[in-house]
Amino acid sequence: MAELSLPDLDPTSDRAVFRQIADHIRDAIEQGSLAEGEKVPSEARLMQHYGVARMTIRNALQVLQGEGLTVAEHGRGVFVRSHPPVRRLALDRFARRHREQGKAAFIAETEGAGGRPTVDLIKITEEAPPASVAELLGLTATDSVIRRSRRYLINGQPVETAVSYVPAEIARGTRIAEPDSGPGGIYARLEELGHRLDHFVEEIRSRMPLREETRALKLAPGVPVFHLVRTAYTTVGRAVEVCDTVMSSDAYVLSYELPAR
Amino acid sequence: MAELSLPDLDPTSDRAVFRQIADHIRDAIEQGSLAEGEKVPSEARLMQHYGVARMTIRNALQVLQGEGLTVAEHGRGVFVRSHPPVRRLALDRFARRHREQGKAAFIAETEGAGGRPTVDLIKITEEAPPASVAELLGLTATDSVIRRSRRYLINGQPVETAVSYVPAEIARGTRIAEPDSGPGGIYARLEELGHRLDHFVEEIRSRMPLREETRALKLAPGVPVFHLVRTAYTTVGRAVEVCDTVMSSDAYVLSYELPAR
DNA sequence: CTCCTCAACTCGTACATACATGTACTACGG
DNA sequence: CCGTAGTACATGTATGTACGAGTTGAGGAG
Repeated sequence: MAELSLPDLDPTSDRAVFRQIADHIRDAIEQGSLAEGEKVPSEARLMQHYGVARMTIRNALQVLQGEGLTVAEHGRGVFVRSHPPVRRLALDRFARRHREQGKAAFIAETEGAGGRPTVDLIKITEEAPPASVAELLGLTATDSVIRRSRRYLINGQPVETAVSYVPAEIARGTRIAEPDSGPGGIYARLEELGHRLDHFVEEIRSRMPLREETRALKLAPGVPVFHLVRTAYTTVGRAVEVCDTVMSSDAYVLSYELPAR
Repeated sequence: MAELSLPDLDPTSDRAVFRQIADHIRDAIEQGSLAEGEKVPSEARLMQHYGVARMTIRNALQVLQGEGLTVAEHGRGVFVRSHPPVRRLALDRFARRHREQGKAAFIAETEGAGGRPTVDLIKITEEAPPASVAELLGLTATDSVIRRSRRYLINGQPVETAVSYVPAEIARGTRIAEPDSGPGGIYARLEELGHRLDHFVEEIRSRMPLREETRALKLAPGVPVFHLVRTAYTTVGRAVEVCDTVMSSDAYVLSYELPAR
């Protein structure tokens, strides 16, 4: 393998040395001279090449890691981050026809794309809803909800955590309050209970992950998350479920349709 | 002002010292003992409190900055990041009734929320479309497009950059190819030209900003961006515009509606 | 041939030091 | 009264050193 060639420092530049070095490596990545998954020259080699201290090199590498361009692996080296295949979430992903085939949205989609879907860490409790959820569901502080939290994985890799809230008045004693909510998922159960779903409203935020989220989703440093809150409304305009999900942003592309009228 | 009280280090812990320190400060922020905009104790004070070297303190602060929790200001100190008021992008934001009032989507929305909208850095060129855009518009490599790029600001703060592509065949010689596209924006012009808009499809990604984006949007470190690609379709199913926009993710919440059918 | 040990190389953590550069306030001179 | 120089303090950049800890592969023992 040919050795990666990097430019020399520009001593006339005002730009800090570690930034210049970061620029060089970034350019190499963007131009493809450093391909995905490839190893960035070691700190020792970069020190030698540029004739600077190790901290300067580490600062440069830190910049790139913060930009999500590289990941460091202890004892192995620094590598150009490779991006997993993205999942495209289409706007018909909660269409009734999918539920009627007995598949929950996630399972149907993942199998359709040839992946092996699993769900773990399922936890069900009955408790008072957080304020924001209570408001969306039109509940008061004294009402309680069934809270279903779980984690979704594709081929063993965690990609999404989700927490659903359904008014306890609706879900208590039904399969919604059990770990296996049955074919078609909880939306199918809600419809069986007479809550005919009309539409969902999704609110999307993007931010850096909290520490627990980094752990639960095994996120690389420098990867933001989508934070998506979906509320399910019935044909009579009642909110019957709020689903709060956090997704690794480099595993997803979200797709929506807007009316022009 | 009462001095912020931070715990001592746990010498029995396996956790690296700088991580423990980062944890302490993060906890203080999350519990509100350090409010938004408040100053984090200086590096010198933290060194004294914990009895560690400056590099250890700086590593801790770097962790928090990477999480988007703090910002450092040269010569002033490190501050808990304050979040700007968010703009909620609703699903009717491109409704025809807005255009008919002679306002482009951005202007109408911002004024509605009491902000002072401006647009700058308008640049218009005619060129060959990028491959992804050509595909969305159903063009070949030999076709050309009118490219309108601009930046949107609210109260002087940049919040979004956008690049629109319209087939040159449609836009050449019209007001779409001029800096001021007229009342109602380019969507109003497209409809006047007989391209009746039916719906838009938006694809949403989230990622860390590129260097130019950090500059153009004056982004704080640790803030990801939304990358949104919107394609406008007419009632006859033709794609007549692709708009590629990058938004500071902490200035926006996106909202969409999904059918349940 | 297989397994294990060990050396070499990698990044991680932490120390100490020095000077540069930006900010804010004070004190002095006009 | 105003402006400016100075000073204290803040973070930014860079050097050098030391040791810890994970990974890898070569080479020797069995």
